Amino acid sequence: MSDTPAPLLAGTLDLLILKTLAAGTFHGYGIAQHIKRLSREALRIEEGSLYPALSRMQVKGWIASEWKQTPTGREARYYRITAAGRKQLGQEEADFKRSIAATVRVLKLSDA
Amino acid sequence: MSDTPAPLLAGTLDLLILKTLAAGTFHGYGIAQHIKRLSREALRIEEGSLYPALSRMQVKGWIASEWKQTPTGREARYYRITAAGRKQLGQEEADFKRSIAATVRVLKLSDA
DNA sequence: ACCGATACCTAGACCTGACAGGGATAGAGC
DNA sequence: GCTCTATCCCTGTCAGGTCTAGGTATCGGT
Repeated sequence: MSDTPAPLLAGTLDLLILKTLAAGTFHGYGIAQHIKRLSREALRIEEGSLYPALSRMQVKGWIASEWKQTPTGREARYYRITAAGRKQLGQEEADFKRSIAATVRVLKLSDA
Repeated sequence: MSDTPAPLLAGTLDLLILKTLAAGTFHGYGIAQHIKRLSREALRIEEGSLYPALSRMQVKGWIASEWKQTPTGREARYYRITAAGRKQLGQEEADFKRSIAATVRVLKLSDA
């Protein structure tokens, strides 16, 4: 009963995308597949969340894109992370870790 | 430089409130103080977020409230968790743990 | 000929939390 | 007596982010 995808923690989509792109270039669909695979199907990125997010992030200068051919010969928009994106990634990753640490701490101490 | 309150992870407010009330009855202001204290000032619950959340949760039947006197003789609305609230808490806590585990996993594997 | 997977995108609804206020009382310090 | 901080409650409005639900198109396999 536990193969239902866990809901994506709101606010972590940008982080997951940046982290993925820090490891290589992907097209949108590929990013979603990659995250799904690494999380063992636990996280599913909806396309209706993904593409608006990619668009936002491009406007902010964190990522850049260009059309290229996939290995199968189809056109797809490939994204890569920028220097500003890497900086942002560092920031968000640190914030995320602090936030979950603090939250987990509250949950734990409330048990006592 | 790290005493700036970390942003609250979206979606965790209900969870934090339920967990707090599972440990005892509190009034709204007290809930905020409690979470702030347990998190060592890392999490701050804004009143403009807290009271609407309490209202929502009461409508959903997860918590109940009544006016009582504080130890200092002032009137305050005290909240307690209901049976449905405990059930909800179990669900949300499990979801939360699964989500962060999956997210952390993606972050870690992307480093390799 | 069809269907599932690949690939892109938008519109609208929805929920949540933050900001910015407003109000009132108690206690401590001057 | 006065002021300031802390305690306590609440609402309106807004921005932000995600999901649902659609639409478009190509490709490979049956």
